[in-house]
Amino acid sequence: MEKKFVSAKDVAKLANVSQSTVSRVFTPGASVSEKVRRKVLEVAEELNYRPNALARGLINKKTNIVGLAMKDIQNPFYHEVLGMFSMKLREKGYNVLFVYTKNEEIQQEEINHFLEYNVEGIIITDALLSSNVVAKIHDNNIPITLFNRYHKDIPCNSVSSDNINASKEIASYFYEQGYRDIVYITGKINTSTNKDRQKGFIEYLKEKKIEVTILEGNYTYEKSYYLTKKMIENGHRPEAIFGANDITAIGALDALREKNISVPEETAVIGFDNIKMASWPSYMLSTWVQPIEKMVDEAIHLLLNNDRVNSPKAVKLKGKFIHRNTTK
Amino acid sequence: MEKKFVSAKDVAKLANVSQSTVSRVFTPGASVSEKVRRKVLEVAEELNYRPNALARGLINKKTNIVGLAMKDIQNPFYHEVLGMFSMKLREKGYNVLFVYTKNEEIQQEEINHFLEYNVEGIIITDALLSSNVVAKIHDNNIPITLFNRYHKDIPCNSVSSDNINASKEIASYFYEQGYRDIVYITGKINTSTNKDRQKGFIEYLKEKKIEVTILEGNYTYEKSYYLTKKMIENGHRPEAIFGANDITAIGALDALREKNISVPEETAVIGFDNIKMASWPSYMLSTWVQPIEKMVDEAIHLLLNNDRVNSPKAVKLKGKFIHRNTTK
DNA sequence: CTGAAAGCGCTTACAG
DNA sequence: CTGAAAGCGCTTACAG
Repeated sequence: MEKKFVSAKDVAKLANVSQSTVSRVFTPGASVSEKVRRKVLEVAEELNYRPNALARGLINKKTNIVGLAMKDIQNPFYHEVLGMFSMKLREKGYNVLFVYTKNEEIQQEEINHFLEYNVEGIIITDALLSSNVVAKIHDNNIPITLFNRYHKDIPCNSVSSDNINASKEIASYFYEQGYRDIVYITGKINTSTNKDRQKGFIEYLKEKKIEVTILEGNYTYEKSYYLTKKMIENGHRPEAIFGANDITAIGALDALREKNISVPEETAVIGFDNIKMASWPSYMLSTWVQPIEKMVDEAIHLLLNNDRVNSPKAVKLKGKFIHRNTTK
Repeated sequence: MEKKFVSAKDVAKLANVSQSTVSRVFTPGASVSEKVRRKVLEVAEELNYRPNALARGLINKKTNIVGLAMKDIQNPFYHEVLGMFSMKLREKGYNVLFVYTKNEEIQQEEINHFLEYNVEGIIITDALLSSNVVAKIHDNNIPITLFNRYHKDIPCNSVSSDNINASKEIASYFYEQGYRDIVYITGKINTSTNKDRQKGFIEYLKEKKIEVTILEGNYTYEKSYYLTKKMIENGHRPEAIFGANDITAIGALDALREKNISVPEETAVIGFDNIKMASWPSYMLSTWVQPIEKMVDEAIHLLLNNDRVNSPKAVKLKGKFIHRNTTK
């Protein structure tokens, strides 16, 4: 099936100007007389002409495309993040080339297309890249920003919450409440988010001579639910539980509920992320608010403005605790 | 900042062949001697060369890009759908240009970029287009497929569940159980999904002389939760509730739980979608399974193979009921 | 099988 | 302010 595109040449002919002039009309800042501009715009409208972004990208080496790779996960947090990126990038005139991946570490072939389309930057959310993949991308002079992840051996920009201090504050809150039997349900143990949350939490309490019980989860509801249930069945009813993210905390909450343990009276629960579900009336989960909007803004800013490849920056933003019904 | 791309010319020089030959090596089916092919591939690898997709798209009028627009909604169902589309399209060599939208009816400007990048097709999920926007897109000979929505006045392909028959089956199930006091909590009332689910459900029961109580929701948890709670506080404790989607059913479920109404003994609940949450141990929601994978396959097939603009098809696929703990 | 050349739809010096 | 021309990185008839 033959496609027929309306090109600048067609518009030029009908408007009695050169093709260059048509191009200028659609190039912000180029000088065209007001009269000619109006005429061209009129004809363009009539013909339903729109400059071909591919041709433009070819010339300008400016495609206005950003690649975004996101890991398959049940956490709605990333859904909100994706929406935010799409809206914010659009406001700035960028388009999102999207890839869903199943791997914790993004594979070269999954983002080869990003390179072929000459994206102007790559955002990786909830996943990592091996450093030689990073090197290849940087060879092409394409900046990368990791969102909500970082890794000391991977030389690219990153934006995340200040997880260590956040979890210290949570630990401190529990401590002030007088809790001494405290549980941390981990996320995926090899992720930077989990490592930092765990670290801050445990370290703070260690200083207070409190040893935290660690339950190894994986950021899913199911795992957390079963871990909590089993713990209770084994006779352990902690005074407080910190879940590595909201989904984890909610899994614990449901297990407690099923075992008729009253929250927050017998056991207090705190999550992390502040996903929409956390404020559902049946949960009203106390949690740590990640400043999504700021994080996204910062990620985009870094990606588009930071002196690309050479001096990666790791930005950490502060969130805040929000008290709902699962803490006293 | 100057970007330096490796082009076919660079490879050609180093491999001692013409640029045309390099191109042929990367064009499936073009004839190149095995010896030359190996040589070129070797040099390409060394230089980290990759054909420029923009230039290719410009020549071929084949960009391998599909535009996907999705409405901002809290329903995780669409998250799963998005992932499925991304994976399936990638398998077929297509890339996804993604746009998040807040509007029930997609605006022209939100998808202008799709046109500028010459996408080969557009998928609209959980939203609609006005028919004159459709006309403009079809003028460019770009096919559209609506996913999980359709509208008789909008001449484009669509893929959805057979919602009418699905909800008839659900109605029939309730009827067979002997329930006579039955509630339907609607989704957004102007969506085709809701209209059909409501229609099938009510019609079936009307034939049996049963009048269904309609609660007007909007596909959100919160709305459904409050509606159900209020209903109970008003003294109405139905025998069965059908929620227009899982989120809706879960909202109702939580309200029932809070009011200490036992499910399914006093009130049975059925949802629609079979999102991951429906199988969480605390819900174990009985629901209607939408055959996501088949729906996505079919949507892609229609988009890429159906005789474009002229004869739009509306495909409806059958799902199945899955019995969990919220029905007897 | 392979190379030279035209052309896809643009942008942008260069003249005028 | 405007046009003719070169060129972005490719593909693909056309010859050989």
